[in-house]
Amino acid sequence: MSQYLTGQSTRRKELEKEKKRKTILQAARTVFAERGYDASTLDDIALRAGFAKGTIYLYFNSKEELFLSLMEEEIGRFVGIVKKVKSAQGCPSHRLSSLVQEVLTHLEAHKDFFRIFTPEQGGLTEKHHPELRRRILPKYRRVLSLTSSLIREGIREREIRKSDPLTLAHALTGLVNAMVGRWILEGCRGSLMKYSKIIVSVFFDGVRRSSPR
Amino acid sequence: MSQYLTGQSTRRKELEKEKKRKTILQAARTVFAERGYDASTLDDIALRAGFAKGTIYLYFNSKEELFLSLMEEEIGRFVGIVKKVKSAQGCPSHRLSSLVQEVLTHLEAHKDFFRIFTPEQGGLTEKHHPELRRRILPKYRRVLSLTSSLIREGIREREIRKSDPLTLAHALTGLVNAMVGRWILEGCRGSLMKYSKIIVSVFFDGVRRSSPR
Amino acid sequence: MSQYLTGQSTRRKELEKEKKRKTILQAARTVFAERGYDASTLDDIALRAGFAKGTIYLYFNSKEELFLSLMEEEIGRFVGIVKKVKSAQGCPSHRLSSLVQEVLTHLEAHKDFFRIFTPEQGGLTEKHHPELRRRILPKYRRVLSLTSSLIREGIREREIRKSDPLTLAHALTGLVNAMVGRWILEGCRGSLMKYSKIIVSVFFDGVRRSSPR
Amino acid sequence: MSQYLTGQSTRRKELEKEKKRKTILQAARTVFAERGYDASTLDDIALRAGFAKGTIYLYFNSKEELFLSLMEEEIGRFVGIVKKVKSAQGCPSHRLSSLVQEVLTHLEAHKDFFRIFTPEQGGLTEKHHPELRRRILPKYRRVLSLTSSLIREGIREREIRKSDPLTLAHALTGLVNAMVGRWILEGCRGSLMKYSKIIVSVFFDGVRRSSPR
DNA sequence: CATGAATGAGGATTCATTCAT
DNA sequence: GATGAATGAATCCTCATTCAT
Repeated sequence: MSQYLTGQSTRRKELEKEKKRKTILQAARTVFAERGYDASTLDDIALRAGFAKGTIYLYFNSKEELFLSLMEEEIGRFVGIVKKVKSAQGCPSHRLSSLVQEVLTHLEAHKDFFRIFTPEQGGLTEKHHPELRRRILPKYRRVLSLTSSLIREGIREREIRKSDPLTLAHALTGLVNAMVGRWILEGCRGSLMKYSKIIVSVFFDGVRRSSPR
Repeated sequence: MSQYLTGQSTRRKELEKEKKRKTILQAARTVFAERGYDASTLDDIALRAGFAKGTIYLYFNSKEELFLSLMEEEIGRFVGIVKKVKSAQGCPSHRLSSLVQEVLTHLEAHKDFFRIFTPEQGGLTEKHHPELRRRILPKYRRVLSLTSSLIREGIREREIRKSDPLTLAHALTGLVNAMVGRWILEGCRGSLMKYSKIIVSVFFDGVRRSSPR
Repeated sequence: MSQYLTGQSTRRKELEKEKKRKTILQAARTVFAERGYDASTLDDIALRAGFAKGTIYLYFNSKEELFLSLMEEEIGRFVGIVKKVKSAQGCPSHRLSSLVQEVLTHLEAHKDFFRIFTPEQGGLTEKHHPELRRRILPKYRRVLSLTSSLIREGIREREIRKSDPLTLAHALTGLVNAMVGRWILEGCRGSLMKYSKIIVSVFFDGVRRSSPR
Repeated sequence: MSQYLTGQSTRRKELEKEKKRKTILQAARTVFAERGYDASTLDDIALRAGFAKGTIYLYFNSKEELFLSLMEEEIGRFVGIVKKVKSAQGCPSHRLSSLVQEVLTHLEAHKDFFRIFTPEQGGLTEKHHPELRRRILPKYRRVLSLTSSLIREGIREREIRKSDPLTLAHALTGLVNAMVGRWILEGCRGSLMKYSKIIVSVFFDGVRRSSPR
């Protein structure tokens, strides 16, 4: 048992452990998305993950922690997307269009998770799950904050009219969510991407018929 | 004694009963809004209504029926608002502005209920509550459908550019929801009405800075 | 308001009351027979009787009392039948045959009640309804006791072999119950009376093939 | 470690599980027998079995399933008895006598269960427990059917007079039940076996006094 | 580490009984 | 007397969490 070997095996074990954690998170994602937080059971999750119920507790302290880890990961992906787009090349409005497309691409691939993306939609209420909300909201706000700073760039570069950037970030998010909601409501027919154009055009130019000249 | 009196007392009883039904519905509204469907208990509702648990069952057959009645009533109010605005005077875009204001006014007064207004937000999933969803979705669609027909008027009268009216109805709804969501997220500071202008202006004209002359 | 008139109206009221009592008992009979003691609800009984639930308590102190009154009445009919047959003319074995026929006639007309005729069949157990059992069993025994005294006559008159009359009464009752049970099990096809002959012949002569000479 | 050991431990676990299942069934038998189906609670059963309430559900899906499993097992014992006796040596009437004795022996050892042996006695009604009845009746019929085929043998061998065998099977069963019922009614004094002779003699030869020579 | 049996608090629902009208 | 609304104890079943193996 040289230190070297021990080190290696420790390393392998850690990787192994990380892999199992991911397996459980993936199972949890599916189940939570299907049933919402309260209606999801650890039995369901364990079954889908292919582990025993007790095993989940080796990786997560409670149902709440599991959900929280999941939300952190999920929202983290959005943070990643916004950050990537923000640091890309091009003018702010172009990058905002890219953001819409990237987000739609992501949501299409993870549509099950959409319904629990926001704290509200996850069915988490202030009264019943205050702790969960307290820990998720900041992450959620971070996405909006990053988006708003991209909008702020647009304002600075005179592509977007002067207005509270955070408010506009909420507006853009609202348009995206509305389209995704509609797409799901109508059975996910076609690609979600088809809504990209209308989102961007309504956001930038509104719905008013441009007066004929 | 006399038929007259009997009639009166029957009448009074019915009113009494209707009043109690309303009391229960109001309690249910608060509790469901606070905790979502699954996490709400009939104990909570009964306690808040000031009745014994069993009493609820004299007015509603089950938790599901109670929730459904509530949703019917709530969504019915939105239907009422849209219908009223639709039949009002004025050009379509003006009436759409009014719609936004009316809806904001309503939501400000019923903010607790906002989070369970849509089936998604109510935490009702296809897997876990298919029946509830099946019965609520049509009502929800009705609101969007009515809104879209107002938008269609705007298109016909060349105030709104040619585009799928239902899609635009979803877009407008998304903007409203986003602003209400933000307002709640930030602690309901100030009047919700302050968002009316930004919703309408983004919806009609977008966020693009009008090119300087 | 002469005393006379008062007396008359008191009398009428009593008759009225007795009639309502009967109505309730009849409804109870049907419901108890259909569902057994525990599964029968006062709601069911009230509904069938056409009275309000509370009204039942004006005539019977409790569900238990109601059931007890019913059983008393029902078993009383059997007592009546046995007494009538006992005091009829004819030799004991002939009267026992008549008893079988009378009982079958009665059960055919009251087949719903058969399944709760005996304390066992009514689902009343020593542990769960000791009081009910304590009060019903003596009445039930009375029927058997009366039957056994008819059998005793038969023994005295040398029509029936010397044997414990009560045991033979149980045996006869067992044969009758078995045939009624079979009749019900097979859907009450045909008249119950068709089993009269086999009951009597097995009871008196057994099933052995008489050795040919 | 080794497959062998794993196999062994799996085996042991299964045995363990089977044993606990039996424990629960035994507790259920006692409780159901004491109180009937409806009045028995899972709390009672769990308490008597020495498990927590929830544990019962690891072994049986519902109260209904538990009761059904119990009835299957119990009626299965009767089927076993009849089959064993049927295939024994000796003439049919001798085997029928043995059957009576075996059944009495069994019932004496399981007297608690007697009162819920038949669907009627279990307090299961068509209206209130149609599903339970539907699943138990066939098993109950099987016992009678097997008995009747033994009687048919007796007829074929001219020991029993020509008569519908199923009817005679019901008759024999009725005699047995009557005697057991009496024994229980009188407090289970003495051995149930003492009734064996009278059952057999009434069944074969009836109660008529053989004419003096 | 992994398991899954066991736990028991908690929730929807029913129903005998009471009581104000 | 008659009513039926109200009560709340009781019951079946679920599920997050623990722990012995």
